[in-house]
Amino acid sequence: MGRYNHRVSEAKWQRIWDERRTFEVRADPSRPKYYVLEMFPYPSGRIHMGHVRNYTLGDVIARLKRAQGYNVLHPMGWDAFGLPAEGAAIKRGIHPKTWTWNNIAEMRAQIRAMGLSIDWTREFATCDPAYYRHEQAMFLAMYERGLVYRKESWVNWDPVDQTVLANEQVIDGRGWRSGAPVERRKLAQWFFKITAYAEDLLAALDRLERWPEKVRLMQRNWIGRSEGARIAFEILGRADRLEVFSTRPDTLFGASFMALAPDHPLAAELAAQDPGLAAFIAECLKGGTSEAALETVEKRGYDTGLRCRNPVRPDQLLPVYVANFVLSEYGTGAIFGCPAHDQRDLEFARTYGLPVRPVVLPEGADPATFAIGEEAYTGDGRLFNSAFLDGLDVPAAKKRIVQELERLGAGRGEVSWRLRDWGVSRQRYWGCPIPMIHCPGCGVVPVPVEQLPVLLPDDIDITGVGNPLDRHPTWKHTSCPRCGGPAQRETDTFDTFVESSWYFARFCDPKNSEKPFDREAVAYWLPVDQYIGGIEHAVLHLLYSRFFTRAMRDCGYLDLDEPFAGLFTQGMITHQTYRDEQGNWLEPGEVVKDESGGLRTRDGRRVIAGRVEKMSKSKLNTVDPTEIIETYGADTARLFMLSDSPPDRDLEWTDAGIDGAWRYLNRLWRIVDERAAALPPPGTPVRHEGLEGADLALARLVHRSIASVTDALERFHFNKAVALIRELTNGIEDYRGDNGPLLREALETFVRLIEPMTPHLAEELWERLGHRHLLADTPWLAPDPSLLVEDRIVLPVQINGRRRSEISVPKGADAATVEAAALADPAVRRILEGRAPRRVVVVADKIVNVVV
RNA sequence: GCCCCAGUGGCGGAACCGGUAGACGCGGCAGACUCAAAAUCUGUUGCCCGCGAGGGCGUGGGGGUUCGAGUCCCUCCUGGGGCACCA
Repeated sequence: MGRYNHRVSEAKWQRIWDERRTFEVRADPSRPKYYVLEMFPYPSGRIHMGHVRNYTLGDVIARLKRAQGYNVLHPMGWDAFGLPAEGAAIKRGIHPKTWTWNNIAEMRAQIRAMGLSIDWTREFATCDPAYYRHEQAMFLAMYERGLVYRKESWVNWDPVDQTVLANEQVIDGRGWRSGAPVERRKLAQWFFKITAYAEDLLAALDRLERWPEKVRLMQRNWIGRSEGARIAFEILGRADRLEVFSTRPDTLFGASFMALAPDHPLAAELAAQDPGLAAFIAECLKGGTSEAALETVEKRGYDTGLRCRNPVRPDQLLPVYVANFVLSEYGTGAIFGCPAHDQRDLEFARTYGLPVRPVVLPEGADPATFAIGEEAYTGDGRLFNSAFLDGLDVPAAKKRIVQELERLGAGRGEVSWRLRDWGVSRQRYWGCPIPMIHCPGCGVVPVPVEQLPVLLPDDIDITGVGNPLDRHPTWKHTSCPRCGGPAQRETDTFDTFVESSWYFARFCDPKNSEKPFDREAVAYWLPVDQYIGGIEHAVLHLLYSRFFTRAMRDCGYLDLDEPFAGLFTQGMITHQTYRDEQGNWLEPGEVVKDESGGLRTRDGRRVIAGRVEKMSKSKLNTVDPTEIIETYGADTARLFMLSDSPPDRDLEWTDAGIDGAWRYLNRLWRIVDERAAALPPPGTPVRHEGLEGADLALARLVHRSIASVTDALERFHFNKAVALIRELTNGIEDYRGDNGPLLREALETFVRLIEPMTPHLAEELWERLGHRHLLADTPWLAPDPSLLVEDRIVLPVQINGRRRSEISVPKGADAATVEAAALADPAVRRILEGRAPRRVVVVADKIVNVVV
């Protein structure tokens, strides 16, 4: 008798798994593979509970699949470039490289303490030139193939720090460091042509059956395919025409104005002559640029004085406005406004007194009286007030108007996408250098492949002002590979989403110095069978990876379309927040309950319990996983992560919860400890034939548990799997029989079933049950089918849909037998009081419903 | 503004295809052990009425489909997520 010592046991089994290289894998085409991947971490220096949840979920799947006989690849690495390293350099003067590698060392130790079944020999960090050199080579290959180009695009510019800001560095329109009002600037930047794959990225979503519908929908919306027409309007007094895109060309007869985005080229041209317009445009550019900001802002416009001619109503002249709600990067950056059938256009028209002419008549409405009030009509109907379109329904009218526009040479059908090309230039130091050279004579010249990698310089001065690589005294000066003359390196680095767009492939062949990865290794391991991470990556990271995989395919690196066959998105970890009366956040550790049940700080101040929110440092409601693992052990933390809450929902961290998990582990230990000595030796045959009473009940429970726990694990119902194992252990504790082999089978079953969740304790118990080989090397269990079938079942009996009684009948009994048994049931007879049922519904092996 | 998701006991949640609502756990209550406490164990626990047998109500609100609705449909309310340089 003794207590389970997690400190000793966890260190012991981690050492043994290491020494025996239990989780190291090699490609083996003779065996089925399974690739489990959690989204790799950014090395911030400390793991947080979100990581613990993420890796626990992945490890359960990895260990289950391994036990089921798969050759499991389960790697770990570091998404090591990024802004925080530069932040640390600015704030504390630490070199980003030193900071990053130190953080990696610390986080590796913290992650290792979780006891994950990871092949650590495959570890790499993306800031290592051994990694990013291949990225540079792939970028050049994609450039060759025309998948990379350069164009001007808008950035947030901090005029004091002379630097580009990320959206998160812009706080209330001001730079996070300088506090200066942020300006919008155009800068030449590098782009990946993700739009070249828009159609395929959209269509292929339908085939990603093991992705959450929610994520697929978000990607569909992001890609945003819409069918419509491009229409060219004659501008009075000018030679050029104004092109617009519309998804509702059928409403062209209802047009009453034109509107340009504030940064439309025509707007800029007119503003040069019109100070009022210039001021209006400047005002518009101050506001946010997100769709949400644009669509909630009050609709305002500026009449440019220009007039356009409606191509299908040549007598109608439309005023041309510059308007704050028109998106410059969608469609052509200009629209025609039809107030009757678009809410934004309607609000605009009401503000500026423009006509509202309905052209779509809802079913049943009277054309003589139909009018638009506060709400635009966007539904179906028949066209009217529209000459040759009159009487057509909306889809037919769309087709017809496009034909007419084509005939007039004024437009054509067009598919427009919300998806824009991926801008990857970042004006920062701690990223992968973009391998390009700017030559005054030859223009942009790629760095020759044999000169790769373009290394980041170590001697760097990071002040937060300007672009560090650009300010470096010598680094950017080089010679042109084409003409040999003096030239300059590109001083921008890649968006860190580039590194994370192919790391899953690198894990298949992480040491390759010749090329990013070997084709065969990737052909064996990819796609990732189960990818696990946060919903926050639902669009960008996952879409970029899908694009990159296609681009790598087209550049001949691999033969694959989709990188992630299965995706699971986990919920957040939340925790109670506390504030004092002044509104300052308090750490939970400071808060105590006083006699009256109220909350006080340790020094007696009143405390207000806030909402349960996502763990975050700013709200002081984080819990440090390393401390939890120290106190309770990794298995307890893992079990808590899996219990109670379904993994795709938010999980509230509570002291009671972690305590409950800890107590359960100790109970498991006692269950085995109290019974181990009396058991027959390992391998003693167990007989399932002729069992009765408590023995039969236990055997049935054991085998039902094997089936149900396996099913729950495979379907990511980990909270249910834990509950089912608890039922099994409850049954084992209640067992009073003396069938030693059966009891051994029961104990071994629960130990085997719980191993993916609490591997250290499971190994310890397995050893205690007399086994010499590792549980981690022991196959998964299959239930004995003879113990899964019941010969009699209990059927609920309903009267008028309410359960009133239950009857026991043979499994598969026919309707007549069940009906007779139900009507003979004393409780049923009593309630019927001699009345004859009007109808009896029998659903075989499910239910009886007596209708009176 | 647009798109999407969720809402079940005091709490976390379970209920797979429309078929016994509340598995499993936390908490509570009562008891055992103990000088006492902790730990552990046993019983009990959706709400209301009733001594009891038993009955009524109950899955955010309202309506509908069905022999039967937490589950399907309509509508409303509340909370959450996404809408292009954090990772």
